Parts: sequence; structure tokens; C-alpha cells
Amino acid sequence: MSNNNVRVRFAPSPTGGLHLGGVRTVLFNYLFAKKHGGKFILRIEDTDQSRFVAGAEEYIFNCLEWCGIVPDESPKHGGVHAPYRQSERKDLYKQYADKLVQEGKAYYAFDTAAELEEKRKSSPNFQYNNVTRKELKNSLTLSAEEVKELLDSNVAHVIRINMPTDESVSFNDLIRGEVSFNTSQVDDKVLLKADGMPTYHLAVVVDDFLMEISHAFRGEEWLPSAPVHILLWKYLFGLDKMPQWAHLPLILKPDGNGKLSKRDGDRLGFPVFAMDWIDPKTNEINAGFKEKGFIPEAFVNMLAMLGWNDGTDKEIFTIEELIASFSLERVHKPGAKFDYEKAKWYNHEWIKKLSVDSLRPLVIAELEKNSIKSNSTILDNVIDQVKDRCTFISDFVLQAGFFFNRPTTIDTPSIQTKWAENKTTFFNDYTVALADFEDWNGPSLEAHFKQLATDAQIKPGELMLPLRIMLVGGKFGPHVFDIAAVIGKEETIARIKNTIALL
RNA sequence: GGCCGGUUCGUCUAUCGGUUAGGACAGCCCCCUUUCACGGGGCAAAGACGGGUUCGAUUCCCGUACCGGCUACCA
Repeated sequence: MSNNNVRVRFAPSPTGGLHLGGVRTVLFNYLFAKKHGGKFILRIEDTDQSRFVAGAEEYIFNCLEWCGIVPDESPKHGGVHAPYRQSERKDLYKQYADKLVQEGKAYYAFDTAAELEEKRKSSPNFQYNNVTRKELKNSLTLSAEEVKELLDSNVAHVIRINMPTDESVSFNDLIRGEVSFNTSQVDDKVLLKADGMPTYHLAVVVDDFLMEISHAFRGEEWLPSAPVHILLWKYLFGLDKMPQWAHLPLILKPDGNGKLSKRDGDRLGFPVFAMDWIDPKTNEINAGFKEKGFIPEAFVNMLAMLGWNDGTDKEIFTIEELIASFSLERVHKPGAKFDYEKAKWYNHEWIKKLSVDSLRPLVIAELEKNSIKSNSTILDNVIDQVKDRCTFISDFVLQAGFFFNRPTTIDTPSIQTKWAENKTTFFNDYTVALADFEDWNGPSLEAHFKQLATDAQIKPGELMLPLRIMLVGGKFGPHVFDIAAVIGKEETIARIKNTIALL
């Protein structure tokens, strides 16, 4: 089934790094759009000028690009509903706020921030609502003349929604079913700020309407303000035009409970942002999955499975498979604790699954970053041999580096514990024998080595670990003789000699 | 505090009223491997509690408890 009228949006505010939860919201939007042949729009909600952070918008685009997600419309990609930055749409919003005031659905409020702050201090549960507004400075309590005077003299003011008293507002959430609120419990949210900018509440409704959004997905933390948005839709554009809402479950911290925050990542030692983010104001650096060595396929796969599954035991999905099987009906209600161990497992699975061709550019880049010049003639062979033992792309440095560079540190202690003079003799003889050995491949080298060991009356097993350490520097890596086969005769002999000299 | 949401192994989850409650991660054990992994096999591990409805509830309803979200001229 496909519906070309499906239009969804992700609407981040450019205030910092792109959080896991944000990426998952993007993903679900994207999957839903592609599934239904619709459009995915990226809108920048930069209505809070005080929280603007330079570079954050570009960073968001980079993260999406890394994940393989391309918006159909955005400030960068354009579109018929441009501009897609709310700050550039500022003049649009006022007319809607004015209309609401004219119709009595909203009102001017002249209370200063300091006055409200004072109120909250004296009564901790203070809310600007259907009760308290009667004793505050607004166009509901002031006379028409006073209001006009204040307005004419440009006294700072906001426009607040006039929440009805004791009415029920309900809507059908695509994930949670019917959710209803009593309007008396909802406060009179600011719609238009004193600086003329809309708040999220007004902007999201106006822009979703103007941009013809059909389905609006956002985190569960937005559920409490839904009645404000529902009412705004009712007043401004009609409920029949309103997008269908879906409030996504939250991604929780691994220990304890509560929303996952970047602090949790720092505290527990894992990334929370998609890519490294350096705050331009504080220079604080937050780790990203990309730089940590995750591959985008795994990152996306892992995120999709946090709160959704296809009903089978299948866990590894390509993005195409996700698109094909995604459905909102299978998105869970409860929040999911983020499990870094499972995230690593996904990455490992993907590294194993990916072809050498797909891995090659990533590995080359990683090796170069560590000043290892990868020899293209053996690189593919090396990748194929070691990828099973790499959880992160960065693991290729350790697992593949010794193929190209001689190990800089040799774990000699592990050799010396069981070393003896006859072994020195054996390896000296071995280098000589190797020089004349022609059948240079793994199995032949192994057979040859074992024969020599037997001849010298030493158990091959006692010699293989030392040989491994001589060639790779430590107790890891693929089969020893396959390594020797790849690095070649000259290098093999050299590494053996070098290590003997250290013993 | 109020409002809203949520509640199956430690974690992510399956279950469209009837199952020995299944899988995966992590953990532990064994096999394979003369390194480390991969791989294979196995063990352990769950329906918050109390009421209903029903021949039968993890599943439907209510209550309680607990957890979370929100409660800004931030999103």
C-alpha cells in the first residue's frame, strides 16, 4: 500500500548534538515515509534565539547523511514549502496568534518574567491557568483601554492560549490509543513570545498545517502538551486537517530509570550522540557512534530495534528491510533502556556481514588515521581474515595493523616464561630453513614448521605461541601460518630474528 | 503535589485467552581452536500485587504499588 499524501517531518532545534533518541525519531519518520511512498521533511525549529548554537544545523545534516537518510525537503534540500527554518518564517506566525486573540481563544499577557518568577517562588505549584489568570496582568483582567494603551506604548507582552475550563480534549494516538485531558489541568501556554517569535506550540501547529504534514511523530515527553496542540488545530485549521499523532517511547538510561542523557554516556563510557559533537561555547566534546567505530548500518539497525520489532526473531535488518517491514502498530509503548553491549553486538554482526568491498574504504581510513599505510595487494585478504574479530572499525588497527607494520611492542614476557636455549636454537635454524622454503602458503608452512619441531624434539604447541608473538606482537590474530603467508618470507624471517634478539 | 503515560528473564523483546511463556544480548559451562575471536552445544533467568470477567488469564476490566514524562516567554 502506498499513499503519496504521507508527509512526515523531523523538527529538531539546533541547540547541540544529535541524541540517540533524536536519531531514532528521524529513523521512524523516515521508515514510515518510505514505507508509504511519502515525503520526509526536515524542519529546523530555531525559535529560541537564546539557545542557538552555531554549527548545530550543519551537524544534524551530517548525522543524517552518515545514517544514509536524505530528507526530501529541508533548508538544505529546498522544497515547495520553503523556508524550512522557523526563524525565517517568523512573520508567518503572528497573524495566527492575532486571530486567536480576536476570537477570544488567546489573550495578551503583560506580566514580566520577574513577576512570574516571583509567583513561582511564593507558590511552588504556580501555573498560569484558568484560575490564576484572573489575578494577573493580561487582557482578560485589564480594561480594553488599558490594554490598548499598553499595546500602543509597546510594552513587552506575550500571547497566551486561553485554555477552556473543564472541557475534555482527546485524540487517538497511533501508539497509545485514545488519550484524553481535562483542559482545567492544562496551563495557558505562551504562543507568541515577547520577541515576536512563536513558541514551539504555535510554530509546530502552524508549520505542520502549512507543510501539509500527515503524521506527526515525536517523543513521549511531548504528550502532556498535546492538548494545547489539539486545541490550536481545532481553532486554527480544523481537526479534520490535523495530522495523526504518534508519541514514541523514550530511550532510557541503562542503569536506574529516566531519559538517557549525554551525561549518562560520559558517566558510563559510551557515546550518546550520532557523531562527535564539540560545543562551540564550552569546547566540551561529546563522543559519537561514528567516531567510536560504529558503522551506520549497525547504528540504524540497533536504533530501529529499540522499541520496534517485526514480530519474528529477526534482528539484523538492512535499511531496505526496515522500510519493507516497518509498521507503527508494532512500535512499543514502554520506554527501552539503552544497552551498549547489545549495540556493540549489532556492530560486530554488521562488520561480519559486510563484504570486503564495503569495509575496505572504512578500514583504509581507519588505518591511515593511525599512520598505517595499507598495502592494497594484501588488504582485501587481511580484511577478510580479521573482520570476524572486530567489534569496532577501530579494532582493525590492532587486528590488521601488524600485517603492514612490524609490531612496535612485542609481548616478550609471554615468551620468556617457558623459554629455553633449545628454542632459541630452533628459531635460529627455522629462519635458515625458511630462507630456502619455496611453497609459501599457510598449510605448507604449517606442515613444514611442525616437521622441524618434531625433528628438534620440541612439541609444536610450545613453539607456536612464541612464533605468533614474534609475528604479531601479542596473543591475538588469525592463524599464525596464514599471517606468515601474507606478510611474506623476508618479513617473517626478519620478525623472528628481531624478537630473538630481544629475548 | 497535579496531570499524562508505562509495567514479561539483569537488558532488548515474542505471545493476536488455552504455550514445558519463545528468541537475542550479557553471564556461566562444554565442544571446536597448539593465540584471541568466529562458530556449535548447553545451563541459569520473567508475567509487580490484589480483585474481577471467563471453563481457562501474561493477554480483557478495575484498583494498588512502583517507574517514567510533563508541569519555562526550552524544545
